[in-house]
Amino acid sequence: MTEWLRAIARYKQNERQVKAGSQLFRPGEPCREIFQLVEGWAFLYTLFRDGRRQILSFTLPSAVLGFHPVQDAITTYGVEALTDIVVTPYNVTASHLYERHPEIGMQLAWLLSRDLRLAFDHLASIGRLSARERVAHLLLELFIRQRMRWPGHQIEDLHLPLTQEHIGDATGLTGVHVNRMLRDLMKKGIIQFQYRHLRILDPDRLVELAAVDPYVLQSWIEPGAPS
Amino acid sequence: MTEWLRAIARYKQNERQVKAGSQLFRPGEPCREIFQLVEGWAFLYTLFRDGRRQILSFTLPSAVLGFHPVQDAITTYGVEALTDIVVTPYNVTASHLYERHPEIGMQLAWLLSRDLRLAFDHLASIGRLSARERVAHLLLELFIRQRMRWPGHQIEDLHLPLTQEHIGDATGLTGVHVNRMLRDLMKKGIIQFQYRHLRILDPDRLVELAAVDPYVLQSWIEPGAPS
DNA sequence: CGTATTCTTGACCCGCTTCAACTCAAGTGG
DNA sequence: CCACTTGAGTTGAAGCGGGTCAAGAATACG
Repeated sequence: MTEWLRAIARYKQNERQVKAGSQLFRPGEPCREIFQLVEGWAFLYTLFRDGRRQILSFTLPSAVLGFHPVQDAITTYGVEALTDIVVTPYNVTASHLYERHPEIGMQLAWLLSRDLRLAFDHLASIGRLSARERVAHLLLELFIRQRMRWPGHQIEDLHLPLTQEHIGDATGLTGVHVNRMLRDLMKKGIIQFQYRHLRILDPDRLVELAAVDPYVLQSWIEPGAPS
Repeated sequence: MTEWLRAIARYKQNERQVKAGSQLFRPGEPCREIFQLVEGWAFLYTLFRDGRRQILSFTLPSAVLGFHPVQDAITTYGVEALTDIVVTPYNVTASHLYERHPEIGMQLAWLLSRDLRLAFDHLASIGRLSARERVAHLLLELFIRQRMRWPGHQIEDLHLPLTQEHIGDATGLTGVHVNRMLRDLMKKGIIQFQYRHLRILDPDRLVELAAVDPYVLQSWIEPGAPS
């Protein structure tokens, strides 16, 4: 992993900073660069003509953003910074990076297959779960993914830089209804979510309510990067 | 592409056949092999404890199935054959295939990024579109992807081996409601779908109804494999 | 402080689900 | 050749989950 990062570093141009609420790129723009998220939270989204928005995924540091194999392909989604973020842009095709470092192709495949698995979980959640289950599912997923970044460190307390509108756009619900579901989860003593601060009070019941199968849960817990 | 296929061929074990309706693998099973679909239609799905099913994607020949970077990882989804299918299993990690053929990592990344883009489209459709739009979206996607396999050949007539139940499980609807939407699309003279045979009568209105943006449509039309 | 987001809650409404009955086509075995 | 079965498609009636609209409270921000 560190060797790979060093190889990348030789090719990477200067780091770039994007402020919270700004776009790294917008849907429909041509995309020449690939970015790796170094610091902060971002999310991928698509827009429909009438303004409807769907959040596709939330990304944590180490995620690869904007990989499109076809040169100058049009992006079908955008990336917005949730917090102030730092990204490193680099260019795979032009530099022939992978010819000198053949393992990079596999590393990329690794990261993409991880994103794909998360997208599938998200898909199943939106397609077949009730509003309450979807909200529980998303909170649980974000909580576990975030906690994985500090293994051994048992935080059941987490800063989530999301509005209820974000949660709605991610789960296919309205912000109003997300509010009702959150209040319900809080009233039941399962979570606490105030001032963008999430605390899991009753993990077992949350897992139960989120209708996640044990092996799906396991897949979130797997390491975040190849050895 | 052909060179890559030949390289794979050297490592591939014997082809395997799976009958329509049978499982290539089930959710929750450990997965040692990767499959490439050679012939036929299949679909990926997840199950919930209470029997709810969500279809994650439909796969056409050349798709890679079951890529899990972690050795012996548990699959979180299953693959079922829609028609009789032929697959070639091979084992990436054990054979060190990619060390001798470094381009394979990139090819895999290419295929995965394509699957990811499709999953994102699907996600947005389920999360934010109405029942009518979702059904139109799915039919349009399958139609275009299928037609891409015979470039130049203008078929507006296609064998779709799906029940209305399948369409429901893919779009997050019930089979009953899918029926109502299909009847509606037929009554409007936009499509014809009988005896598992789909014909697009009015492509423009279908695109309009499916609420697909032009650049998303473009992304479906891009070639199905790297040069 | 005043202004702009975000959150919160209630009332009403509609799209989709549920349940159920019936049709239709394709087997299957007597 | 025809009863019997089985799975898919079709349609109607009723109920409910989540959307929509709207107004007010709380919090963040300049």
